[in-house]
Amino acid sequence: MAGTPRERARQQTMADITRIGRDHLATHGAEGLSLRAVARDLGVVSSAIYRYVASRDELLTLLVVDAYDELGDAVDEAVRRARGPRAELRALGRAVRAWALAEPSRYALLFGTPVPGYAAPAERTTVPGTRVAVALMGIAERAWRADRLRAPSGPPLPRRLKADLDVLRREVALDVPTGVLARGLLVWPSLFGAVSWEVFGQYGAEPFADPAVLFDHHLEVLAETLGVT
Amino acid sequence: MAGTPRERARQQTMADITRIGRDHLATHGAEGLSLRAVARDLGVVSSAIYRYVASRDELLTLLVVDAYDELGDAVDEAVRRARGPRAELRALGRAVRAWALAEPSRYALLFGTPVPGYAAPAERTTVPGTRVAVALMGIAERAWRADRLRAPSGPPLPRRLKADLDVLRREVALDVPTGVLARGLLVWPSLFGAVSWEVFGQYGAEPFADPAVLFDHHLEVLAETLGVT
DNA sequence: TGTACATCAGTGAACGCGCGTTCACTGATGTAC
DNA sequence: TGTACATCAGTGAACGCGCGTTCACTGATGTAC
Repeated sequence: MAGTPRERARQQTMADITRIGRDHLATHGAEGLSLRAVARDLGVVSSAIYRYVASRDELLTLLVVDAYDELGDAVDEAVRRARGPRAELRALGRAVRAWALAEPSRYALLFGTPVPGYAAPAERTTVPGTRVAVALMGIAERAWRADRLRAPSGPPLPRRLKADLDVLRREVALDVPTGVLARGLLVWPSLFGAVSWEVFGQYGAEPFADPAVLFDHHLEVLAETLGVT
Repeated sequence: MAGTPRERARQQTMADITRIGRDHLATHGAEGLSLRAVARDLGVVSSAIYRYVASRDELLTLLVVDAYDELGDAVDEAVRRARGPRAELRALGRAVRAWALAEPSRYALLFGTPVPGYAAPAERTTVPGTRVAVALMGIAERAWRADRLRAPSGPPLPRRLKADLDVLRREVALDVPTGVLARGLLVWPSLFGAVSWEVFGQYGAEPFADPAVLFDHHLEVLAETLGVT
């Protein structure tokens, strides 16, 4: 927080706007997010908000990046504390689930229905938006290097798919067999599918005494799918 | 379409409302769905719509049930045409993906972010809403009876989870080992996770020359997870 | 250290918009005798 | 077959609401000399 008093005040107001936007997201969802309401909570007349954000879409982008970063931080920290590939995967999965359950509306903003009429600008969201995938493939890569990753069995990769994946593997400089990358690209949405099922209530009303136990079991199965030991 | 002319006219109008609602869903998303707009397209004054639906929420319910049923029909038909458990699973997955890509907004209504402030009435949506899960477990059950389902290997079920699943297995009168039910409860959201990833653009911008090939590969891996041969 | 000017935050009014829902009503269609 | 009545579809006006965004403005804070 360096700079002149005016700069500091501005940064503070920006932080307030983000915080208030988060709260509105939590209570009214992405569609219900309105600049006027945020201005109201900020204690300022509705037009004043335009000193800070150019439009409603820009506020959305701010909140998207903010949410991706918070999730990414939580995941990275959890993985960092774990020892061994399987424990790392477990930590990653649990961190995603915990964050999603704690912040269902922000989770929905990132992984639910795209907001109609809003397209997140790729240059601002791609990097934070892929942090979990990067962390996941990082686990696989470290496991592979430590010889704790089984080579994938089962169906071989179709040639066209292998070509695509080889390109991707090179782009992200990933040191795992292509088949492992393919598995990772399934485990990634599968993990979020399981989390979404719980957060969005797709399992039905109160089906499990302790949903965390089911989720942990699913994580173990996903660990097998990925091949980490 | 029996009944008096008046009754037939009413049914026709209800069908028109559903169709128009579908179109609005497709173009504006669930949040953008408005009774006034539907009335406009129906060629009728805004208040007249209340002769047919009691509220905006009821229209949403109508569209939710309509969408679940169309998806359920597509899936059932696809599975019916397939021969053998693995082919059935492949058909189910492809049918879900095809419907989702053809009807992204209706897919989002069912499997994306819950609409804020709207709760689908369980008594009208539970049965159509579980048709895909029922179809999936039906595949597993037939495979099990035909001795074409491997018993799940890997991590054993925690006792508390097994108890929950045994209850569920009895409730739906399902003739498979509990471990298979657990696998099914992972494959189910995993399948939709993969579909959502594609429909909602989570893989990023144009990463694969042919996403169908990746999806098919994922289906084969999910077949392994479930254990069908 | 003081002054003139530029920058910036915030005000208040206004624009045009669409929404869900209610209400008293008109006129056409159906039904009972 | 005709008539009186009930049912129903649709009208048009109105309610109160919130929204995004623009614009000319006031007054405070910062900066250059």
